[in-house]
Parts: sequence; structure tokens; C-alpha cells
Amino acid sequence: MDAGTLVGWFDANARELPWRADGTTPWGVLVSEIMLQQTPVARVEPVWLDWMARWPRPSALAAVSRGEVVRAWGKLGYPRRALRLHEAATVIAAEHDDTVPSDVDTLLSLPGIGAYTARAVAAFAYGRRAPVVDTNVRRVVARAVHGAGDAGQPSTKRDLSDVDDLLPVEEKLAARLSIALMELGAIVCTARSPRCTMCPIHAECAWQLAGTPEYTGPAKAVQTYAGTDRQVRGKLLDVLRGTAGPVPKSRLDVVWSDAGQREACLASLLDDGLVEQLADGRFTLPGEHQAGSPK
DNA sequence: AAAACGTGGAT
DNA sequence: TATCCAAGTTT
Repeated sequence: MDAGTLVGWFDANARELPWRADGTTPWGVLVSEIMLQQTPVARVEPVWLDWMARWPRPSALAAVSRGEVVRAWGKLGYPRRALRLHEAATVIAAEHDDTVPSDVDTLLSLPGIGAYTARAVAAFAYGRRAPVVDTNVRRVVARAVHGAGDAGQPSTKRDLSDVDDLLPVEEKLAARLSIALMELGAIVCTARSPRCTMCPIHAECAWQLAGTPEYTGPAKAVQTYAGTDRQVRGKLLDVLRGTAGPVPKSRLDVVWSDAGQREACLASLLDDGLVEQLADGRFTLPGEHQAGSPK
């Protein structure tokens, strides 16, 4: 597929997202990428704006308590991401001169940054040539290149190789193609009702040429939520997020009737460092109060 | 390498 | 109302 076609389409049709504005720092890009993991753009936007206003550099985030970070994370979900971002900021401030690394291997060494995020930061923040593979890109490649209805099981090695094959040699153009592929998957080549008539590569799409066959691979695992520990942890944490100060255990006991599951979830939150218990027995978000001194 | 890990809007 | 799904990472 022609990089110029897709990049031209991107330039004319890309959404104006705050982290794409001129002047966005690599730190801003990193924050957006972490927040966007498994979380829709619309929910990230307001939180990102608030976050960047409060903590415009990694060192600013590193300077506040974990609890403050978890509170600001709000209801984006998967709050361990907030903790890992806080850790990553601490490392960046202390070991990288407060500058987000531009090299994929260094990025991969930071907590919360995996195969996707490392390359997204390298490409979007630094204009590097890096195969950026997320769920959107996997779907675009499955259709446009392989002629399948949807992507099969992820395979980091093969997925990276597939996309690497599409990228031109020239760095800046490759980086632009990477973000164009993602955007195409996000707004045109979507999971449910792809807008194929608006697609810039409609004529050369292998899926179109094959007659848009149905997806035939293994069924995707359906993710349940109701009744899971995930739900219980969410309810417990929501009590602490919604309260300024420490709360007695009785406040947490009312969110879930199954005491065994409730206790296990509270223990796991303490273990994760998302919740802290004070000397007087009350619970708080971590680091917002003196753990050793009552009241 | 499968499973855990939040949340809420859209269909 | 129920299911799907959203810029993944970690263990």
C-alpha cells in the first residue's frame, strides 16, 4: 500500500485531539498513550488536559503522592496504570534528565510501557520509524493486507513484522504512516461497521478484493465483568476516590456483600499499592496521610 | 501463554 | 437489557 495515499488522507481527515496539537511534548504523548490503553478517546481528553496542566513535566508528577495520582486518574479504569505512570515519571526525572527517552529499548524498560506504547512514543513524539501495532492497526492489516474480516490472535513478533513491512525507509514518512494506519482503524476501518466507501485504500484492500468475507478465526474471549474481583476492586477504590480523608473499614464493607471476596479484593488493592491502611486502622489512597500517625 | 486488570458509551 | 468494544501490560 502506498504510504503517500494514507498520509495524505490522514493530513486531511485526522481528528484534532489535544495531544496532537503543536507543541505537545513527548511527556504529553506518553501520558496520552498510557491513558488510551483500553480506554476510549472521549473519556481520556478531559483527564489528559487536567493532568498536563498540573504536571507538565515528569518531575512534577514524580513529586506528588501516589494517592494524588490515583485520584486524578479518576474513573479512566485500570488504575494500576496511574501507579506505573507515576513510577515511570520518577525514573525519567531521576535517570533521564526529566526527558522521555526516544529509543524503543529504553522506553520498554519503563513500567507500564510495552511493545505498543514504546513504539507509539518513538514514532509520534520523536518521528522515529517504528512499527506501531495496536488493535486498530492489527485490524487494518488483517483486512487490507491479509484479506480477512478481522485480526486473529495477537502475535507480537508477527504483528510487528507485518507492519514493519509496510513502513517506508524514510523516518518521518514512516512515522506519519504509523499514525495514519491507527487513525484509519479508529475512524474508518472500524470493528463493527467499517466505512469502506470513505476508505482511501478501498480499491487496493485485500478484504474488498476477496469480497469482504466474514471473520473465520477463533472466537474472541468474551470479557465478563459483573461479579468479578475487578468490579469489587472498582467499588472499593471508588469509595476512597470519592472521600477527602481516611475512611473506617465500615465504609468499605457496605460496597459488596460477599465478605470473603471483599476482603480478598481489599488485600489485593493494598498489595498493589492502590490503597493504604493507617496505624489507626482506617483506609486511604496511598501517601495522602501519615501512615504511621493516627488522625 | 492464558488470565487478570476498570469503566461506560454504543448498538 | 445484554453484549460488544476501546491507542495494552503484566504475571
